[in-house]
Amino acid sequence: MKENKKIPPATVKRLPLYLQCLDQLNKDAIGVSSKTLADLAKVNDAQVRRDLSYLGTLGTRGVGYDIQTLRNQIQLELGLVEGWSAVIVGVGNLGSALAHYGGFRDKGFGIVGLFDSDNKKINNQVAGLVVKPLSSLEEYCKKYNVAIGIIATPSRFAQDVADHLISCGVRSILNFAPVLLKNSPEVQIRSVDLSQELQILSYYLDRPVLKAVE
Amino acid sequence: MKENKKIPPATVKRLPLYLQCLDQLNKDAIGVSSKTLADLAKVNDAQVRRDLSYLGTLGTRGVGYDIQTLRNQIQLELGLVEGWSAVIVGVGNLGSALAHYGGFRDKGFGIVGLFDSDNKKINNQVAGLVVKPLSSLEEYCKKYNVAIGIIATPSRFAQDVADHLISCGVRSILNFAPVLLKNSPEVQIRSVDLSQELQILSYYLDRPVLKAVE
DNA sequence: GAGTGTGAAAACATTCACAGCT
DNA sequence: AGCTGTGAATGTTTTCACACTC
Repeated sequence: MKENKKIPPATVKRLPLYLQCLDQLNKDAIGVSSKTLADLAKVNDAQVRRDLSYLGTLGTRGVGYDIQTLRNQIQLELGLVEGWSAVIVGVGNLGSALAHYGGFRDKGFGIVGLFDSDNKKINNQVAGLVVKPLSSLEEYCKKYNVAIGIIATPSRFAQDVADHLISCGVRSILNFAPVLLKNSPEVQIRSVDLSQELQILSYYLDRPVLKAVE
Repeated sequence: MKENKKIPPATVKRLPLYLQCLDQLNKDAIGVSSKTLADLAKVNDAQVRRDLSYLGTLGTRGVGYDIQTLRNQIQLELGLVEGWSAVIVGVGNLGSALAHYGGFRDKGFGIVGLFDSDNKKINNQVAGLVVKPLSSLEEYCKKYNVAIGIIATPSRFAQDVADHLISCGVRSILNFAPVLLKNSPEVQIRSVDLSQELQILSYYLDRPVLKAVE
């Protein structure tokens, strides 16, 4: 029943993008062609077809793809229907931004807890949640079976927080602190460094028209 | 004098990472080997040597790389020594987080203005800057020769803001709104979608040890 | 006719393995 | 002996181009 072939990393990275393209489509459209999707996502149309073919035979020759089917299959494949729980550690500006960010809930992630080490922030309400001390992290992780930890603390705390999350059984971490976390193979760590993005932009800045890295 | 060979996109994406690794090195270390850097960056050591070889012949056989030389060359290549000016549009939680984020200044970017359309925010002081109305965007862009616009507004405003920035002569945009911006070839747009990162993590979540995409 | 799915080709990226320098 | 720089091998990703289906 379930497709068991491994999806290439390059394709996995584009699936969320396709999902976003689908959202941006006319609300009452039913079908979409690889060309239309490709233009929105700014990739080649053969790319779109190849990527989607990893999810099974979803299209209809001569017609295109059914939008709803496509959305469902991508969500299924990415594991967005499992309803993963996540916690955010660090409730500064960035943590608050993430807590308010509707995109997480829309995509099936439930933020079930906000944590901070600063006593002044504890018990504050942010985005409908009460900020808790780190000492209650373990209890939350067990209670809600938290799968994902989001780190939005200052750099110097990030490694300790990561270790703490891992010790609470969290096996997946999204790190926004600009620091390299030590990682063991059984824990997935993705880091987003906001200034690295700017540095990459910078390389393409002075030069004439150059294809950007995605 | 200047190396004119084009650097592969995959390498450009790793250069900021190497820069970060260098920062994380022992302060009084002078030299570093490709193996040490590779371990920090979690890549293959041949990868490091190949990447660095695009910047010229920087190492010494049998010895390694001089840290200071390496740092200088990477910064030069990425264009981090040009002192680009940037503005942030949208001073909500995310915009404030970005404004406070020291990493930009450290890496050579100067945030010269914060803009918002919300009258309640205008004239607020954030990270040492006064929030200005969008009507003064053009004046700032001319005055400071702004090269980069950072968009941290809600999605529905992002396209208008992008158009506005472009009309002010900004040719490079870093977009944090989860929306696909129309782009003309003469403008570089990089989008960071915080929820897309989480979705990619999600794919690797249920499965056993799998190599993550970088 | 329109648009998918996919072999085959081309382009790109990574890794091996080793000659060559210090 | 130690470590770089790089040809050659391998692996991955993208793109072409067309048989095939609706």
